[in-house]
Amino acid sequence: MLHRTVMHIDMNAFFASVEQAANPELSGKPIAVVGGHGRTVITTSSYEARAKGVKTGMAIWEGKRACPELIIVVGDNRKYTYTSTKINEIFQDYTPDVEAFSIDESWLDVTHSLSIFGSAENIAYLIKSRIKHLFDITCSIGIAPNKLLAKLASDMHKPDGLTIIEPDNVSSILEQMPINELCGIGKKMQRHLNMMSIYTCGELGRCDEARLTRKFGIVGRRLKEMGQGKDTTPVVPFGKEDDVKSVGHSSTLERDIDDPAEIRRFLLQLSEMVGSRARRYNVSGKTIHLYVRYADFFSSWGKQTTLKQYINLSDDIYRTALSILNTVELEQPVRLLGISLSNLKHQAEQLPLFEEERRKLFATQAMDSINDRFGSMAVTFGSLLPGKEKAGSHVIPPSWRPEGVKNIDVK
DNA sequence: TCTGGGGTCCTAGGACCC
DNA sequence: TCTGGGGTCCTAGGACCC
Repeated sequence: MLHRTVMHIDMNAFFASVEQAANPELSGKPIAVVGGHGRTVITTSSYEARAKGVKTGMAIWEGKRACPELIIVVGDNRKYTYTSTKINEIFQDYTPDVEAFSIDESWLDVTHSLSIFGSAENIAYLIKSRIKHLFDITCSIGIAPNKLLAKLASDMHKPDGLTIIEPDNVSSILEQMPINELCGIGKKMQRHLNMMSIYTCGELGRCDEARLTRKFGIVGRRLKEMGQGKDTTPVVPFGKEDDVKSVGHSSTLERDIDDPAEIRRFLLQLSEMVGSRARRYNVSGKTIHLYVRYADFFSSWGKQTTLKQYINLSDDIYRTALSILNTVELEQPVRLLGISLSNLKHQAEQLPLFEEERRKLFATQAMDSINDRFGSMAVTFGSLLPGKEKAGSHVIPPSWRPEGVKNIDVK
């Protein structure tokens, strides 16, 4: 069989680029996009800011220390989701096989489009120019025989790069490539491999498989393949992905709290966010996981419980999370609380038998639809109103997918 | 006056059933 | 009564990605 041609497209400094395109006063300047107020970190910074040493994950004050003229911009989800959706629509003009890896990265399998558009390189230039023209954003594109290598390639030239890895060049490119450049090899794995005197992909690819499986188990074999640039995972197009497996929300409080009533109020708020999203996805779950991080940042715990029945009503989630919390003696004030719902199943849409249950469901649906239109916490339970804390996450998580991408999705 | 949030996958050990 | 093994479900925790 002929080899595949896979493209990986990575929007450069996506959130920051969108903000700069939307506001000319920001263009050419060092800016950092942050997720709301309070205790937050830099989500993305412009290339001007990166040149001064500003990095993703820095606290605002750290960013300002590195670059005093840094402009802080509070992120606006809707701008990014809108732009990302439009960009993914552009990709669809060149192949139906488009997989969104995150809000700013997609893979395209263009194997069957080459005869129509001439070459992958040509498709890349067309895509680049359309995105630049419509949104004033640049992207880096990698073209290779598989997803692993395409992603590696898109990382090789930034910003606005185009890198092609031909099948014949794979081994020469990988020979000196540090292993941590591969998607899937993080800090810990790198350290383990380094201790085995493996530093480059070339070395990893030549390593004795048994030696790798002894150390890493089932992952060992995959590691060797990665070192050789082998990857057979398909580009999974929109609508064909696996169902979502968990729905969760967590949030760092604006200040550490130890008042039980405040903690409960926050828990209710999180339950409402998890529940409303689960209901929009039309899933319910029977495992509830509660996560607590203490004031010292380093100590934390998580506890989960599995129920006999599936739930997705905020109130049920809240009660379950609270019962978990009640089994624990808190050791410190709380910095972060999180709830997630897993063990999910699709919920058949059916009306409850009893009037009271039906009313509860209708009220819930009405609230969901308002939240959908006006933002996640526009309407909520009365007991939340006196609270000062806000649990709303202001920045779209990277796991976000364009509209209609997941099997389970809104509408 | 530090250090976000949303996911997936994998492993290990224990309970329980056949 | 004693023995082993497989399978499934559960909890807890870690690594990785954006």
